[in-house]
Amino acid sequence: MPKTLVVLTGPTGIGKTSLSIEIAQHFKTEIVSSDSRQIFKELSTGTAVPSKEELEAIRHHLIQTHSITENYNASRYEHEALAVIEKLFQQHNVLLLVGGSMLYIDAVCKGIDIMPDADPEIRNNLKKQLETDGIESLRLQLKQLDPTYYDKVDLKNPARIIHALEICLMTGKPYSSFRTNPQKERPFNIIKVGLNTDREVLHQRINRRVDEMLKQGLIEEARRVYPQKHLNSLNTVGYRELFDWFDGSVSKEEAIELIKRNSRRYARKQITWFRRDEQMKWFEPNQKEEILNYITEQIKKNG
RNA sequence: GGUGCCAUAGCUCAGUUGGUAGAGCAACGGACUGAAAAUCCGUGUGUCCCUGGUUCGAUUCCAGGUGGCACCA
Repeated sequence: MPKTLVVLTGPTGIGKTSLSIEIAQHFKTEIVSSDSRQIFKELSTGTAVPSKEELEAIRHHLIQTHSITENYNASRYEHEALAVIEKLFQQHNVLLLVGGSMLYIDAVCKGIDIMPDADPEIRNNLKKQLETDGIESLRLQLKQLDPTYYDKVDLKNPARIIHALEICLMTGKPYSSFRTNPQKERPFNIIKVGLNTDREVLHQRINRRVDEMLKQGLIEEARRVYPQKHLNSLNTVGYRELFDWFDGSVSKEEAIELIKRNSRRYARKQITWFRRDEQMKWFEPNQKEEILNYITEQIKKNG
């Protein structure tokens, strides 16, 4: 029997979690999370991790398994997720991958290139260089060390340039030499299901969910991790806006509005990313039966 | 009921000495392989309230209407 990974994704707030429980129950299987923030154990309310009941109903993996102090990234996720998936496929023919982290999903489905993890010191030095000498000095350095990537990269995007440079500096080889885009073969079939709905409805859901998070204690949660606000893992919608309020640079009301706005923008960015995925089959979040039929049909076809 | 002020983008408002208009915010589109809830790029989306009048030409001037606000009764 061929193994099937069902990817359930869509913008933040669309209702992936509750639907995923029902789908998992239908196939009597388990859920692997592909959420770059739910993976942190210090965060729960602001990342909308599944409820206690949901976690008891269906076994979840890669949720709240790491600390915000770890340098987590898409490559680590790829390896950990594949290990979990391989293990679970020993007991199940169908598995659910649920989440909205675009790059993490791609890492599992397509794989990403092998290259070293960034050295924090080198990255910090490059950040300082950006601050003191400006982006032009980074560009010049990249042009020397990796002219191929220089021609391709968005030269206005410091994060991209810094990453390329840190790989060049660490390995002595051009960053582009690592970018072979392998499209790794996976030993399982993949079915992609995307959830989306009318934009205005989605915005209402997002706004309401933010209010709900505040009632559930988001502010207290943010206060607890506030001392570590510089961590990349806390450069996260819902937390950084509250940190700004704690710092006194915005009012509480402004911070809440900004959380809503940034959540809406994040949702738009997710939709943009997923739209170009031709394997994605789109549904409204209330089309449970249609989705179950689609998945069953695809499994039959592949079998 | 009377008088005055206002009506322009989703919102708050500029503006056009008459030649069909632009800021902020919001919104929308896109890029993306070890920071990805990150990082970066791009885009005005408009019956200028309605109906007439004057004019070569009205969002702009005039009249009436409608709606809102303020004050007076």
